[in-house]
Amino acid sequence: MHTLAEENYLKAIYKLQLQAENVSTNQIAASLATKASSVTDMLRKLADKLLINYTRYQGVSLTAAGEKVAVNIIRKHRLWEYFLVEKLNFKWDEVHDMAEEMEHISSNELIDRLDKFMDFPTRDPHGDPIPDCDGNFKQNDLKPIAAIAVNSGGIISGVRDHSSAFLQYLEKQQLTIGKKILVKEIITYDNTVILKMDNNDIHISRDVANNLLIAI
Amino acid sequence: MHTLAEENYLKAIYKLQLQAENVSTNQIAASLATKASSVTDMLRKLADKLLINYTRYQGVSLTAAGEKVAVNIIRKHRLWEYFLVEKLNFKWDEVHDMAEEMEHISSNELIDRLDKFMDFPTRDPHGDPIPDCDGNFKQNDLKPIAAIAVNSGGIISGVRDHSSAFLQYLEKQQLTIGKKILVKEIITYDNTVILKMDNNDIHISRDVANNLLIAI
DNA sequence: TATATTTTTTAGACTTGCCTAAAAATACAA
DNA sequence: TTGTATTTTTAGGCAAGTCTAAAAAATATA
Ligand SMILES: [Mn+2]
Ligand SMILES: [Mn+2]
Ligand SMILES: [Mn+2]
Ligand SMILES: [Mn+2]
Repeated sequence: MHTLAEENYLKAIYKLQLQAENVSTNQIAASLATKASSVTDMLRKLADKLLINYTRYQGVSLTAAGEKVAVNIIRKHRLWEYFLVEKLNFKWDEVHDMAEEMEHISSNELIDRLDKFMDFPTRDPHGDPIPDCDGNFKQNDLKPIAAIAVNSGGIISGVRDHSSAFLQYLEKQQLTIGKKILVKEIITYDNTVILKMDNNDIHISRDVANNLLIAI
Repeated sequence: MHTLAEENYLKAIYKLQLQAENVSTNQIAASLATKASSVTDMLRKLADKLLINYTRYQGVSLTAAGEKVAVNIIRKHRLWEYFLVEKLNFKWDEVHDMAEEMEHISSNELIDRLDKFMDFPTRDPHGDPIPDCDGNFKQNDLKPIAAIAVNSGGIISGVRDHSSAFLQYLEKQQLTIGKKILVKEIITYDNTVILKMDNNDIHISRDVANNLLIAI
């Protein structure tokens, strides 16, 4: 149906659009670790196929058709990640690269059966919502720990950084999905956040507080 | 590691080598539905990478390295087929094309865990043996029904033709893996074979008898 | 507003994998 | 063994996707 490169571009544009309606050539280049000139080439192709709205120098946005493709790729990515963790016992920091390949397996029948086999999970191992077979899902309504007030708290429900290094760090601190935390204090000197979890105090840096999301 | 095209060529050469040591350019072209000139191009690349033994006009054979790659692809193909049938409830005639894509998922850790998850199956849905994680397996020692004598028989254990059409036909006649059959009579006029199975008589054509394999 | 900087696009080139057409090598047959 | 048919390779070209370098457009700054 679509090439691997096209699918990767559409997914990248989709994710960038969550931050701002209009996406720039350089943003796409950065997110795909490619060059702006390569992006321009691909944008012309995607526009020809009516998958994006594109006018020279004006940035791009997905059309309804393009968004549908992107959401389907994301559905596949997250379902495969769930499979790898729940059925094959991989850790949450090990699955992203494999899912990056598996999301391009074309059969929708296959992914729908996989969905059923796993009993229709709604969140992937990183807390991200899994679109259903019609592409419906609600975006996470989460806040970074850095954005909430002292003495408030919630349930750890997602991450903003999906890197292995970050996920492994969280694992070691036991700051995993589902844990209940409270912001006890914020050190004004360097913005270190002191959390209370299971009656222990945990110190996390500003960076970590920015990338760890809680449900409100 | 290797490109998708390279992997497909190596697998094709491997399968052709089961028939004869040396494989010709035209055989490869036919089996991949491509042109002889394209094959020649790829043979040079594979020879450069020491995956095949190749001298111009002399045909090719896999090196030990090439065979290892090919067997690994086949292992992945058959394990994914098993997964699709046993876990996702696809029928044996539906899984080949999906497995054709999935066999290129690169992670060996993934396939080894999948193998364990399914409790190390030894045969795929079509009766073909599944290589273990070291690439060891014994080739099927099966005979086409057309090659056995009247009043002998055995257990249906494999197919030579993997096409959807053939598999669906077998399904309809209930000529599936594991069934016990006896060759009752061979009509000399057109080589129709009359089988006895579950106390019923089943008439199959010469073509079918050639493509349906039994354990001896 | 004019100039400098940044962003984006164009121009031209490379690799992979494929094609057609023609040439070369091999195999077959009289 | 010599001519013909078949097989295989070479030559040249194309599409996808990438790159570098240079030009053009947009944006920021003085
Ligand atoms: Mn991921
Ligand atoms: Mn994820
Ligand atoms: Mn198959
Ligand atoms: Mn099979």
